[in-house]
Amino acid sequence: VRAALRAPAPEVAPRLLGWLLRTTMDGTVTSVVISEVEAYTEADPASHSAGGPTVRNASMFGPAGTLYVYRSYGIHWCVNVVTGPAGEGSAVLLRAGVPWEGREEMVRRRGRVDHLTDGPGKLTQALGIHGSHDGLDPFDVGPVQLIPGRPMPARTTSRIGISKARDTPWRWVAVGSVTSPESSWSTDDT
DNA sequence: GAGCCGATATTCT
DNA sequence: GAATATCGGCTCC
Repeated sequence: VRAALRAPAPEVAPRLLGWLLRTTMDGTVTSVVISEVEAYTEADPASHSAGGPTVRNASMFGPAGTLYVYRSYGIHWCVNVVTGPAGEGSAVLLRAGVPWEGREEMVRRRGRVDHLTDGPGKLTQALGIHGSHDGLDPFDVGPVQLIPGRPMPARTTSRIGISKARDTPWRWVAVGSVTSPESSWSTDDT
């Protein structure tokens, strides 16, 4: 499984669509089927790793699979899955998912019943992911787990929310409609 | 639906 | 001091 993440970020990104991201907090399980991702590499001027390792992005240079969680706009948390060999700062940002397990808990954490996981900051809030999960291994026993799913059809788009390298088409959105992580589907977002 | 704006941690100038 | 891998509430179609 981990070997599938050792490839370059733009190659790994679409593979993550359809995978399950699951958290267990105080015995409460919540999960989403990943439906939107974005790739970032060290050579990419829009990437946090572009300027080399810093205190904040250190985990982005860890081994493939490592979780890189950072604070965005001082308010939200965003989660990435590190790709490539250790020492290389590339990762895939998990932008959105479809609520799977523990929907009620997500509603409680989000304080609303709609738009639960259709954005990177919303996704982490719904799943209870935050700074203390930075650097964790989601394939080891722990609060955050990454579970492979069935490959899903995706459409490629340019990235959003950034000002540099905007035209690089490194954003993937799952296409279809979800019934289970084992079937095929997709978009509850734009 | 689109567009504006404020909240605010971390990094860089 | 400015920019940022965002969100939610607001206005105005």
